[in-house]
Amino acid sequence: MSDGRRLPRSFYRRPTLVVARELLGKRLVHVDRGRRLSGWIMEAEAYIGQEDLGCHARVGRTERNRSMWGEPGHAYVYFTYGMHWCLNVVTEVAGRPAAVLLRALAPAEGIATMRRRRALRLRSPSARSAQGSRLSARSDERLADGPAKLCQALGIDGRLDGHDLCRAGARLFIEDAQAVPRRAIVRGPRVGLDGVPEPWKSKPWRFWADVTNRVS
DNA sequence: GTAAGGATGCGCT
DNA sequence: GCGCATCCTTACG
Repeated sequence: MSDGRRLPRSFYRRPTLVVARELLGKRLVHVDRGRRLSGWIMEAEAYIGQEDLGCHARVGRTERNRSMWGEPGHAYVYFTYGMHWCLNVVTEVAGRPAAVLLRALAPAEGIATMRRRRALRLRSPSARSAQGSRLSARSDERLADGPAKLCQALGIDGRLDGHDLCRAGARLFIEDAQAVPRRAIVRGPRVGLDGVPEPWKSKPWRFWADVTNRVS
């Protein structure tokens, strides 16, 4: 087993669907003020090239989506809905805009920090204190189960756009971990592309780890 | 437990 | 100006 080894650039320099599927079970790490915040990747979506009308790159190269055109193994972090950051990892080769959106993590390290960060985002003071002081493992599972939530929990924002995940000393990177068994991986259409024309809207380019054995 | 609607600001036409 | 790769709160059962 190779737990703890940082994924090399060659991992990302492959077809985006392969990278998206193989990212499941890997560990995303943000070293924040010297402390590791991390979680296992549970859900990911592929966005593949200018021809993919669900991909930000469909409009051509712009200041916002510039990172997607760069070398694989870099972060593409964008801002949306007036308040949320989302994290992608760039794939394939420089010059071809393709990336994998990380949509959900199972929290691993730094859970107390994640709780605090997420609680600060909540609107009502009563919800804040209730959520912030809750210690249930059940609610901790949900700390990073959305693309904007995982960025909030790990403290990822636009300052990390373009960050090289493969460079020695990187503060944001992905570590190898035991692969999710093929039969436990589910795929389906990507989320939030209601206005996108077919066939792109229905491409089954979303992958997630099936967790039907969850204790209830 | 699910469903509906508001928040919020930047990128792009 | 419009629309967005979203999340949270409230209401209802």
